[in-house]
Amino acid sequence: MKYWLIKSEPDVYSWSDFVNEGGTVWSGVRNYQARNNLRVMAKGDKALFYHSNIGKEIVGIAEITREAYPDPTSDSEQWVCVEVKPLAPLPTPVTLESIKSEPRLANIGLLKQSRLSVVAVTKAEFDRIQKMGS
DNA sequence: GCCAACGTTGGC
DNA sequence: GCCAACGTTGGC
Repeated sequence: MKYWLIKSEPDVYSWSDFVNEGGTVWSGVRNYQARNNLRVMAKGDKALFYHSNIGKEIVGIAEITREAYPDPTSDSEQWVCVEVKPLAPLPTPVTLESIKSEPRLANIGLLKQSRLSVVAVTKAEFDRIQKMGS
């Protein structure tokens, strides 16, 4: 199983929107690196759900429910989307600040490639954040 | 609102 | 193929 972190601006699409809908199509990604990440996602992979700009914290855990297929919001064949559903909220959201101050998370993709909206995390990083958020 | 980081575009 | 200009993201 692989682990990911996906970003959303909560004033556009928040964790509570996600929970209310029971899942969503993760479309609109127009960055090659993020696209490549979407392509290698497998059903059952888990993803940390991060609120960018507002909140700047990881608020929950999502699961990939459908693997990459052509993004219906794009005319081009090159872009893909996946489908995800909410798995569980983090009882205590893990803030960017607390991630930065945790030495074991110093190499997390969120910090290393801060502009990438779909980024891989290691199992250790995933477990660490889940623990910090419990 | 500003700006750093970084990706993309287009002229040469 | 290089690089300057420009656009976007996201933290502050």
